[in-house]
Order: sequence, then C-alpha cells, then structure tokens
Amino acid sequence: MNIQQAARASGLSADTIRFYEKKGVLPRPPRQENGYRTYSEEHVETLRLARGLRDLGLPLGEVAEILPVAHDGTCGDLREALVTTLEGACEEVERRIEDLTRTRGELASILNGVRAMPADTRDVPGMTACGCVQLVAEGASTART
Amino acid sequence: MNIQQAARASGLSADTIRFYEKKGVLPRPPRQENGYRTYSEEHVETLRLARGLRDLGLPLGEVAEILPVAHDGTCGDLREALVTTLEGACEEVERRIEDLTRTRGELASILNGVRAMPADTRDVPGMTACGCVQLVAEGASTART
DNA sequence: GCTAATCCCTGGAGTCACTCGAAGGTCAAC
DNA sequence: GTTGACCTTCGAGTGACTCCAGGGATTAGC
Repeated sequence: MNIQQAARASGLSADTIRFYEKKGVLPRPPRQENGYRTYSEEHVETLRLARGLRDLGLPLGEVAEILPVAHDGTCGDLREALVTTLEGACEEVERRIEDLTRTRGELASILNGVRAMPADTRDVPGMTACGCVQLVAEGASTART
Repeated sequence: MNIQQAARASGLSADTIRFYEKKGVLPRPPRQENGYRTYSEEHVETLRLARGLRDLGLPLGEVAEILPVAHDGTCGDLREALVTTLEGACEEVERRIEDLTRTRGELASILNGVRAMPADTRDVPGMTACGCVQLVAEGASTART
C-alpha cells in the first residue's frame, strides 16, 4: 500500500502522514526500491488510532506517547494510558467550552449595547466620544477582573 | 507614557504592543529622542479597544480593519463595522462551541468504552487484539460520516 | 566615576499542526 | 515519447504571540 492509499484508508492526508513521521509521531514505514513508502494493515491501524486521538483534541505530543504503548505494550497498559489521557482531554475541553460560553455572553451583551447606541454622537472629536469604544474596551477589562 | 505604562494601562504586554505595531494593527506612536515610543491617552484608548476585540476572539486582521474606523470614521461608521464584525464573531463562537460539545460527547463515550474494557485481551499479537484501539479509531471515522 | 538594575530598542527564532509549493524522480498508459 | 498521476525532499507560510540575544539609555547607590 502506498502513501495515498494509506491516507484514504486512515482519513489522514498524505501530507499529514509525512508530517507525523517527520515529527516522530509515527514509526517509519519500510521503503520500496524507488524510495516510496509502503504501508501494511498494521500501519494503517496506527494511522487510524493517531487520527482518532487527534480528532479528540489531543496534541501530537500525547499521541506520540500513546502510539508505542498501543504497539508494544499490553492491552492493560494501553487502557491505562488512554484513560489518563482522555480524562485530561475531557477537562481541557470542559475548560474551553466554559471560556467560549463566557465569550459568547460577552459578545451578545456588547452587540446589544452597540446596537442600542445612537449613531450620531460623533460630532465631538476624539475616540472617547463614541460610546461603542468604551463598550468593547470595558468588556475586556471587566471580563478579567 | 512609555510602552510599559501603556501596557499596564491597556492590559496588553509590551511585547504584544510592539508585535501589533509591527503587524500594522496599531498606528506607530511618536518616538522620543532616544528612540523610545511615547503613548498618549488616545493611544491607550486604541490599545484597549484592540484588546477588547481580541478578547472577543476576533483575528488581528479584523481588529486592524476596525481600529482606523474608530479613529477616523464617524460613530455611525464604527457602529456599523462593529455590528457586522461582532455578528460574525458570534456565529464563529457558536460553531466552535458546537464542535467542542460534540467532541466532549465523543470523549465521554469513548472513555466509558475504554473503562469498560477487560484489561487482559492482549495475549493475542497485533494491535487489533485490543478493542481500545478500535474504540478510538472508529470514534474518529464515525464522527465524520 | 563606577556599577548594578531596570528600562528601552531591533531582529530573529520557537510554538502548534498542518498546508502548500518548488524542483525533481518514477511509472503506466497511449 | 509524452502526458498525467503519482512519489520524494526541503523550505516557507499560517496566527498570535513569546522569548531571547545583543546592544543602548537612564537612574540610583556607593
């Protein structure tokens, strides 16, 4: 199987597979005489596992730590590693959702404020004259205190 | 006011202010004889607006488009630009929250699956022997179809 | 007058996870 | 023999910073 076929079978792009290999995330596959990479079914399995972990939001560094366990360790080792890592990922996702939810609230309230603003305050010179500026700038400072 | 003081007043770091300036997001402040940047109250206002917009998740490119309007345009112009941009940002945040929520669900169900896995399937050779691999890899493929 | 500490400047590299392009080699079909 | 679709490597670009090196300025204390 060449890289294109492995890409199709795993859902990664050929570029991404080469990139992962260069970063040391994936093992180096054997080469044909012409230098082309060849992939076995087991390689594709590894690719699919890597893709699954990345899709769950794990950084490549953690993927790189788990793949060898999947390959060489016992099933118990893998299970343990996965539980630890996925729990960490859960917490991270939870945190990001909270952040974004807060941002969504701020966006909505600032948008409301801006919409409610009269459009003709700008006869006075200086940015301060337009209340929109304050709305956005203060949204930023009150959000972090 | 030097860059450190402007940083404190705006909530950005001095590094970030220089970075924004280099990227053309911020106007170039006047320099003292020794080459130091000097900031006025109006500059700080611009910094705070930039920070507010960034904190709301806007990319620097959009911040760079709005700041001149805030500075030179009418209040009506600014209002219009802000409404358009913030509406776009709302949609973007909404999309990201949906993505993360889906990821959270997948993470939880895979984690459950892995936890429920017997720990001793790995007497047989080959990664496929351990069901954990399939759980994660198939999570990836089913999620996108 | 010397020294240390604290600012300031610039330019460039590093981060993360790709993605794309250039420049060239290989292979099968027509 | 030429087209087209592959493959190879290397290097640069993305966004939004962050940090570092290497150098200059200013201030305070001795």
